[in-house]
Amino acid sequence: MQDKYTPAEIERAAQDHWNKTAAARAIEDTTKPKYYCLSMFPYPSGKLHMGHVRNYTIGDVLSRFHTMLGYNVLQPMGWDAFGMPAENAAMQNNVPPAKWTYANIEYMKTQLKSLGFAIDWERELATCTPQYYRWEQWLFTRLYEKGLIYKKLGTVNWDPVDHTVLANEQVIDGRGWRSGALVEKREIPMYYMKITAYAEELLADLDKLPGWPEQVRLMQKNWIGKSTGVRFAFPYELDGKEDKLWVFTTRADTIMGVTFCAVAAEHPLATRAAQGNPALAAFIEECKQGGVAEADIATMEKKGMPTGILVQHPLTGEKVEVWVGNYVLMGYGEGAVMAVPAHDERDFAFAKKYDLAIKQVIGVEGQSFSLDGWQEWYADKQNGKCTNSGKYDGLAYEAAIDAIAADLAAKGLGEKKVQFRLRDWGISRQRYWGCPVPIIHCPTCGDMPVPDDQLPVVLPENVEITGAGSPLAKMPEFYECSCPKCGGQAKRETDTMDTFVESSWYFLRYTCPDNDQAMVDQRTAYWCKGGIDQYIGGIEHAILHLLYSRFWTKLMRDVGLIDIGEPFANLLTQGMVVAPTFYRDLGDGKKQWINPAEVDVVTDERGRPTGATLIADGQPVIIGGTEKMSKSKNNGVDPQALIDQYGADTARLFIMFASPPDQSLEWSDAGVEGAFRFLKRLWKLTHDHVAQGLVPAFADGELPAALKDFRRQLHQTIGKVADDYGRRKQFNTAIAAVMELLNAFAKLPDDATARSVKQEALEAAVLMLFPIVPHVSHALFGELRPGLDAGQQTFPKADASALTQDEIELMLQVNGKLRGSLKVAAGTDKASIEAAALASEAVQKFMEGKPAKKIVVVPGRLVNIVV
RNA sequence: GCCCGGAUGGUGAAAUUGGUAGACACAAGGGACUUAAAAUCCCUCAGCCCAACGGCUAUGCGGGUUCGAUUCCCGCUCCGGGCACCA
Repeated sequence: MQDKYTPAEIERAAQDHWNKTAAARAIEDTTKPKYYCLSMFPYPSGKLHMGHVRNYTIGDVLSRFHTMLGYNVLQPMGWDAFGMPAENAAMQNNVPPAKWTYANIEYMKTQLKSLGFAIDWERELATCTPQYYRWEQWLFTRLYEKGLIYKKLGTVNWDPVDHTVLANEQVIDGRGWRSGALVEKREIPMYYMKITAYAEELLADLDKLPGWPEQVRLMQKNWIGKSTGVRFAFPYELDGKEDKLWVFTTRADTIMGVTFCAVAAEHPLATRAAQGNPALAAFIEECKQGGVAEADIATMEKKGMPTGILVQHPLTGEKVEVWVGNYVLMGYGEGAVMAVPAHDERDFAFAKKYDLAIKQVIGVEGQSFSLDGWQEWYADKQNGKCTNSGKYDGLAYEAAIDAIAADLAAKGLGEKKVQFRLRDWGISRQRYWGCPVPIIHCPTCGDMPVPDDQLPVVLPENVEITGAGSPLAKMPEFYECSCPKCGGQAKRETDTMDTFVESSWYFLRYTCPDNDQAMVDQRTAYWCKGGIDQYIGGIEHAILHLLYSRFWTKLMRDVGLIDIGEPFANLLTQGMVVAPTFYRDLGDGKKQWINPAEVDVVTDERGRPTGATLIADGQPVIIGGTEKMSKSKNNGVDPQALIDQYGADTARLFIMFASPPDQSLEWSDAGVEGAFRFLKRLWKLTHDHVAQGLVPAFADGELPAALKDFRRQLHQTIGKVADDYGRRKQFNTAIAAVMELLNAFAKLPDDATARSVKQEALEAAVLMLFPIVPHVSHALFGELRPGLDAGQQTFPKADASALTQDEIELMLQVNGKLRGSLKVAAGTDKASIEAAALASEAVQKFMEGKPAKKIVVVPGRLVNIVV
């Protein structure tokens, strides 16, 4: 055995061995329990970043651990290959998106391979290949025929200078990121998936996911946002015609306090009122400025203008004025809201600003109402009662809503209604690098889904990207076609699909990537039975990706393709790897983001950053926030330098040791040295043992006290590591436990009995570490047990007989403060413990002669004496 | 703005069900080995007070429940994630 730890050499040898033996190949086998371990596939942005290393190391640890437990493990990998960055790169570097994407895939694949993950590469897929997206198009046509995909107007960010639709990310402070022009909202026809038809099931099934973090289930629940309220109407007469203004409220108990209504700028009443009212028309135009992102709309200044249109209060008949409000969204609910300034914060601010009436209709006894502030008294559903509300006075929340809803229903002006916050999923994108929407527009027959025998609609790959609209719309050879029904001249849809569509079902396709006859097959049923056993990915996907995947799984079930309703049985949401951001202002709100690796940070004596300079030119750069590593903020750290210098095992060990997986990790490479040192130490301990000759591992017999204690620690460690890997999924403490074990190991003597225990300990330690640092473990196990393959071993089992303990140490407290400790024989009864505790010197001293009022004995832990 | 998290030594963190706060590491300081350096090994290492024994304080801030709170409850502050076209 060589005496030096040489990671490059041993990692190459181990990977060669695994390749030769096809160790990671997953074959369906009904004689073993299956374990499908899935990590979120990467977007091929160019290089791996630390978040990838973290994600895939967690997946690999769980995969290898379950292999050692006897499971038939599938760990696949693929590429979320469609998306915007490829188009941006195309514009910047004049390279076609396909070429850029495939080159990135090739490079990142070599990086992944160098990390030694037990991935079955035979199942690799990329979503930008027709072999993949043809099935997505095929399912699209089925769903379209079922009415689960439909067309309606949707609002997008429009850049009036570049004449293109912008993603929310491309709108910065209300301006287009390239042109700098003020962005406008524009309504265009788009295809929508009817996710709201599944709202009830998506909500209810959250309770069937005990393997998901509570946090994620709660976020999804709130996102779906089921609420019961009242949909009702304000009747009005305009241009000689009677009509109704519909609104929805969860606060029907405050309906008597309505002093005005507000409608969206795009609402028909607003449009009508703007005729002959240039000021209002101008305001409506102003409302169209800015992006569509909810965060922007919710934080912007609330503005409004009266329409002059009066509607009738449905219960009192009083006239209520309709305003246009920039905070009311057309795409949400009815596009109109009632306003009760006395009991709603936003309505109150609006009423104060425009000097509108405020009418208190909820009161709490003993508290007075003031026009200086709004009162959330409804939250007090016990004591908040209707007041100034005529016949409803004195009614509490629920009774008031029931009475009011009944009266509205009697007048035919409203009813109770369940409403969801969840909106249908708009999947049309006016972009090139995506899966073409398989629709043909025929002037005679209308929108026709592309027939099966014409699928896939292949995305042409040699295009020029200009940034102004989709290249597909300028390619007659793409869009010119004939109607599948009447054969007449027709036009192919040039929009592509949201890339979330591809990522909503890729995990099913891993089971049968080679099937060119069907989307899924019986292998899908094998691997996905009961759901994917473990899914691992960033917490930032807690809502959108995970909700869409759940939705698609239900769609595919209802089309009869699969028989599961939930895709992921267990979910581990890893915390983000975050890093500081640095930038320079280029003016016009544009920023040049600079990678942390190119920056020198100056800190004060307390370690706080005071400034930063670009290494290349020595000039200052601005320190931004600490954010998730991303392409757009250029704050990703390339793990390659780490791998090159220390090897894959050190990189894997370090990132798993740095913090528990669900916690966010602020990147710093301080501490890498320590991980490397540990592996060197493990190597040396093994080398020194092997150099003295191998011995059979200790099996049973009597041991001196020191060795008995060590052996107890060994088997406690085995139990803890297995629990940390399997149940807790907390790898940093598993590593710490093995480190402690080896610290104790290093102090053991070298006699024959000790050496047999050392053999046992080293074999176990190396196997316990195998899931995290497989290369070095492979090499070391081969030395400890010549001819055996570490990857074929079962995980060590704790020996119960080694765990018994004769003496237990109890902590002694007086009034909850630690005052000493007490050693007692295992199994000592409570009374004896109490007596021994009271007799102890430390306790006597702090009782100061006062009698014990109470004695609390926590078995195996402590004694607390209250005086 | 709304929804979800987080905050513990100089640093990353541990404390699994309310029971020894700071395991395991990093950095730092001291020592051994060495001509020297690197590597390695050993020691110290939350703060304050004390010659020492020991004591007091301390888990973002302010309250509460409890014999006992990093852990549970209420109210804040700051930081991060998501907000439907970044993925």
